[in-house]
Amino acid sequence: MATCRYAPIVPSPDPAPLRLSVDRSSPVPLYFQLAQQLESAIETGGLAPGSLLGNEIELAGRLGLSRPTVRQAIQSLVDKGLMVRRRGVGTQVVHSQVKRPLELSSLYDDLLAAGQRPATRVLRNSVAPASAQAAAALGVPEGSEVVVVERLRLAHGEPMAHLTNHLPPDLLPLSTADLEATGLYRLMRGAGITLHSAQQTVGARAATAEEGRLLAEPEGAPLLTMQRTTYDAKGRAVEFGSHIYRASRYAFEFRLLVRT
Amino acid sequence: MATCRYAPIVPSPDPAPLRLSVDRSSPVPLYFQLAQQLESAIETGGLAPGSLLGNEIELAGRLGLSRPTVRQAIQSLVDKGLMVRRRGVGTQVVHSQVKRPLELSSLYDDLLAAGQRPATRVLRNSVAPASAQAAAALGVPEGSEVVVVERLRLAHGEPMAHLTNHLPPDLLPLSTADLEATGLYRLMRGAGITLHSAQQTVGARAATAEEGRLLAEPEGAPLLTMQRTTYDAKGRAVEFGSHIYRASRYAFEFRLLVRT
DNA sequence: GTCAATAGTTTGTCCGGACATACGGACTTC
DNA sequence: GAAGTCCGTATGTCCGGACAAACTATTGAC
Repeated sequence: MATCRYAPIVPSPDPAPLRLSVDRSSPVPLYFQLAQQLESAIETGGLAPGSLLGNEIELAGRLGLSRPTVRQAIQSLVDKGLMVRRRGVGTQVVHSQVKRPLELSSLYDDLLAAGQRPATRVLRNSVAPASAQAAAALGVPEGSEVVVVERLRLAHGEPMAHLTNHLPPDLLPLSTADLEATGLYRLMRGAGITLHSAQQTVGARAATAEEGRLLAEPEGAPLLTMQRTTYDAKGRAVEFGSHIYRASRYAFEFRLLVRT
Repeated sequence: MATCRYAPIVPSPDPAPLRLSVDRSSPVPLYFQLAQQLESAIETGGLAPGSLLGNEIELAGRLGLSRPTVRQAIQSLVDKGLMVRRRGVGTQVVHSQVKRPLELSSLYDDLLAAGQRPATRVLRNSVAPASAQAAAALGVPEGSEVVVVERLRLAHGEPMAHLTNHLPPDLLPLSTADLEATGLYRLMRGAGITLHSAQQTVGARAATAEEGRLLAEPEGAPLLTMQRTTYDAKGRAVEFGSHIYRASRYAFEFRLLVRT
């Protein structure tokens, strides 16, 4: 019968021909240097998908490092989902078609990376009493003053999305000129705010007449909606956004890693 | 003037009254025991948000553990986004309203967790030639045979989503009875398949007449669409799904952590 | 009174070793 | 020929220590 087994065994034709080295005089941590080299080796194909990485002890000896340091480097790649370790077997490269896990990025940067020539039209940049929803997300009293920014995001001159953001007052100064020149997250990072995590809700609904007019879609057209609350390293909510995207032009793409 | 600083200093009124202990006779790793206790202390409020965890060396001494072990426990919580460490300052609990980061779960389990009494109607469970899209996602030749499963997911008797899944042949036997009793991911895990990561695309579009009939929505109603390719630990694609959800009944909620 | 140098605290990085545990293959046995 | 057993190998866990770097707060000088 000879039923074809599913990806039976990878003989690992390449024992370990890749050249690794670390620079002890560099301020960059050794484990990080090694992790970067391994990652680039995976990206360029120097480390074939499915191939086994030599065992940790031998690798450590070859590089003049201790095993904990080598483990720390490998662990960081495992956490990124690039490698898998199995006890008694070894560490091997995951062969995935996945590009890179999307990070917490702004629509502006996403469009820029896609070569889409983004532009922004600021419709509103003012201080107003917080709505119930915005107040709850930001953890401030309802009706207290927050910064409200409303923007229309364009790509190649065509509207892509309508973005409404609420920020705590006194977080950072936001000039309309800055907002038209770059993304909000970039401005926040530039102001010394370290973005840490975000809670997102993605849904869909039909466009109202007003929304349709803004986005050049007919009334009732399907829209992709996203609400996002962003937190900094201390857990403070630094931004709450309520956005709508033209479903005909935009979709969210992201990657999920299973926590082990 | 006394301009109110934004969250100036947290005096940490509670030095360390929480009771921690480890059981060295347990097969559960020590760092994991400690991490679990800290996590539950955070959840129950025993560790207040923003409070400082005592320094690592003192904590290690108090528990009779070494510093690397304590660090490993704390690091796992930092990776989960529950804590933040700052050199020269200490480790503190992030105060976020966030419940828990969504894992790679099936709609069935999500509904079950929400107390929604899910049900499944299997519309199709057969072997068919792979479409171009499914073949590309699964990494098999176009037109080769794959398992195709089509299901309607109900909650409280009302349709919620229409799920179409493509799986490699010979991956696992799928009986219609099993599919109606539980979720696909649960069946795969039960068959010894370790789910590792998934690539997802979420968008929206208007319902066709046929889709509207299945989901009890009018033609043209907004639908949330998701396409997901799931990979196992070795990087094999084990499932490709193309799903549509009633936007009026369902939204995706997830959390993003910034990789540092 | 304001600013700079300094001391102390805490995490970050790194080392070398030890034993436990799981996996896979080879061998033996039935 | 098929099942169970043993053993080598590689990662998992844990220890104890050392120095470096970053942050805070105090002290000192101008």
